[in-house]
Amino acid sequence: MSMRNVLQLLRERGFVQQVTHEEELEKMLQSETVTAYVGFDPTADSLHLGHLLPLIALKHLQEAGHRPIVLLGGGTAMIGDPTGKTEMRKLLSQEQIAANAEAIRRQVDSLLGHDRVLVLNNADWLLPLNYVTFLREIGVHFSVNRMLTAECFRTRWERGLSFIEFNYMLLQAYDFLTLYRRYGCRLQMGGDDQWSNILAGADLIRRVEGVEAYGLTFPLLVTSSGKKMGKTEAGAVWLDANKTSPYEFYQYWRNVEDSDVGRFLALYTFLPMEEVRRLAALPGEEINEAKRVLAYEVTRLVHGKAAAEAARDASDAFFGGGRAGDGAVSPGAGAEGRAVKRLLPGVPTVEVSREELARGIPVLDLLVRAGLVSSRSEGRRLIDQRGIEVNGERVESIEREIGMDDVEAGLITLRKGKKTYRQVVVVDK
RNA sequence: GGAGGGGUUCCCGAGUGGCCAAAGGGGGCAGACUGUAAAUCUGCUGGCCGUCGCCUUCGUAGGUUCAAAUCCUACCCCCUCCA
Repeated sequence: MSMRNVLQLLRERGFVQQVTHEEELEKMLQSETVTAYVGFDPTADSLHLGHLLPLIALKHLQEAGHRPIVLLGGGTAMIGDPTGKTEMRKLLSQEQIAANAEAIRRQVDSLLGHDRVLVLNNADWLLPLNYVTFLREIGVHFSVNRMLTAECFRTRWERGLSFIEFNYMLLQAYDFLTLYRRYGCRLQMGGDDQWSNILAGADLIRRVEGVEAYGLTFPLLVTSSGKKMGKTEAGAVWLDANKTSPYEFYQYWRNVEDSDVGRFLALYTFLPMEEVRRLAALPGEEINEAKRVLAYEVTRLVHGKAAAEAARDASDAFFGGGRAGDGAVSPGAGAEGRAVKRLLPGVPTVEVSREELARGIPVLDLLVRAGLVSSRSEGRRLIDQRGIEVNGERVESIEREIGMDDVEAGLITLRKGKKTYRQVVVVDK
């Protein structure tokens, strides 16, 4: 791999929000193997979309010949990062954190592989720290006055900031220092909200080691309509297939707003920029082709080729694919009301026994069992509002019973609104 | 530690004895229009129920009352000012 200009590449693809010492960093990236890190606090047992961007940035660095470090914050998660939060998060137990870190480590492994990658856990050096020693060695270098002016504590002025959280910045700075000392790491990247924390680390390295360290932040992504990237009504979009199925994951990307497609293709796929620009420029309805590529590519990155293809097939089967020939979109190709007569992998499924069906199951019961509605009342409302379909036919009455007559090729397709599907599989037992 | 203000349904926020499952807004869901987009318009938005209706909810626990989110008591938590 050549040391081509990665910083340039990252800039072109939209990764760069702020950088320290731009020219120097650029020079360094072109002349030597740079060790760079991003950190994730294991506050959940899976990464979500918000973590994907830093990982992809690391992958670009890796491909350019540099050495990525993913730092799992097993130690910092014990404290809780106050940045951007309105109030203090409840503290997790050490066991919980360790288990989360393990799960996340596996995800990182599958994304970055093992080529020159280091996955570390700051619990290793943070937990054994001695308070007084730490204060004397690290604490002396921090000015409270200056910390108070840091943007990252601003949001907490109103509701108050506890002392434990106030220390988070020191620990993160200490991480950077430790990674420099042990691995020669001189670049830390992170979301733009991490800017002050990153600077604190770079400053610390300069003071203590007399060496310049660098920081780079990514833009905090919001969709064109201002929603936080990777959040849906239902919560975060997870990378864990058990928490967000590959099909749902694919759908998330397939449904981005027109105006976001280009930006996301550049950030979340590895397609060459000419291709990104071409796709993003597709006029009108044809933009759907670009969304299809986006969804497929990101799903493949996270869940692998097979899962991505399955998700795409399922999506095409439900919605008609939306294209004809080489990229052109056939008008009216949507499969509104179409019943899909084969089991689509990745689509959430429920099993129902043959006997039960023979007896007949009230729609409401089936909807609840399929997890399509969270309560029977919700089901009633939806049916009243003509939002439920069984095998492509609108359910007109809440009295409707589902029986063997509704089974086609061993399954029943339930649909809520336009986009939410469940498949019911008939089983003998 | 002292003084004052406050905790309402997913969020913000009205409500100060019955007309309150609780105004309004946001968000969300559904429908129409579309391109599985955006914008717009309409409806819905605690649970159970075919209807009547029933049950649970207004920081927590008790109490007063025919009747409480609304009154009383204690407790917990938050904010502001003072120390």
